[in-house]
Amino acid sequence: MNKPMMCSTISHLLVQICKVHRNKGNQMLAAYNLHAGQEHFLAQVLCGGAMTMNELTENLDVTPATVTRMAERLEKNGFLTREKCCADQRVVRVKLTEKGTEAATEIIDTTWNKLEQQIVKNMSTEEKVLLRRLLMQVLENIEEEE
Amino acid sequence: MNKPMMCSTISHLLVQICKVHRNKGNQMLAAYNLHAGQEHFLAQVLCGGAMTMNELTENLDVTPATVTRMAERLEKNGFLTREKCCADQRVVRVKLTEKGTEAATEIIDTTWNKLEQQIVKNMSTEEKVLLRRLLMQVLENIEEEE
DNA sequence: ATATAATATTTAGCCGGCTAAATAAAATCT
DNA sequence: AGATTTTATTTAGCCGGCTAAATATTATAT
Repeated sequence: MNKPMMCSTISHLLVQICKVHRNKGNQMLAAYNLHAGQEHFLAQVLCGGAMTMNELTENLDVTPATVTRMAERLEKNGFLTREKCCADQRVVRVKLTEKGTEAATEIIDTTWNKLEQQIVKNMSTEEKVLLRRLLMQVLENIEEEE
Repeated sequence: MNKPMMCSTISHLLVQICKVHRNKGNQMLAAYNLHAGQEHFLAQVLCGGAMTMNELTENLDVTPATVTRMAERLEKNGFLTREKCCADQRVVRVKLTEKGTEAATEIIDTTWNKLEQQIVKNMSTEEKVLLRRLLMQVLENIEEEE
């Protein structure tokens, strides 16, 4: 029986990192009653103002279905409101509430940066640059067709 | 209004990569009627023989609850069987069926390696080594307490 | 003007992942 | 031996992510 050492593959490392990263995010965001991923949603609306669902699916690189349900939950918890556009009755616009604006702003300034710094802790500037470059390359590689 | 460029953070890159990586995995595994993550489960049992739930949660770095449900589904689809241990009636042992063994073996040899190669496509040996080292460092950094 | 196609969202359902609480069986303490 | 604690799994419920199909509304073609 062959014992492939898949624990040492880059695939495995990436999956592992992503999982821990998400869990860390969840821990940090629990204080705001938010889950990892939702902070991204809020940040996007904070930057873009009243955005449409469509714009959100593009900017978040996520399925329309996912955006709909996230918006649903964030609205239910008072972070934002949804309303149909007058001009085109198909499109729905999302706006942050005060609570949403506060949360998003605070999270970007604290939680977000804290996590980002923890990731590259004790790396030299060169290493950081290199890491980013390599990761961007990885992203390109797996985004290609076939 | 400040516009934090969070799209260029390493956090964001990691999340993005992970998502695309998982989708790619799903596409590739669809042929076996499996989903990303399940192939890891099968591979683990293939290597370890009849494993207990507990061993699986440790080796897969996943919650007991997750293991239970994955095993449930994999059993339902005929990839493995579950049975209680004689000696200790608490522990449940998982075994691959023929179908499971075949699928796992094939996936490791093909899908798995293909994806792994695609990730580091057009990288020099040095870059690959460096990437792995940096990723391991990232993992260590975020795994630490506080 | 009416039928058809394109666009924007939603709905339903499946997955992996997590937490918290419930079970059940073995080990330990008194 | 009987009560208590520890260990192994399961159950219930919540999240983000996806696909496929359903709606509804606007744009286009005939």
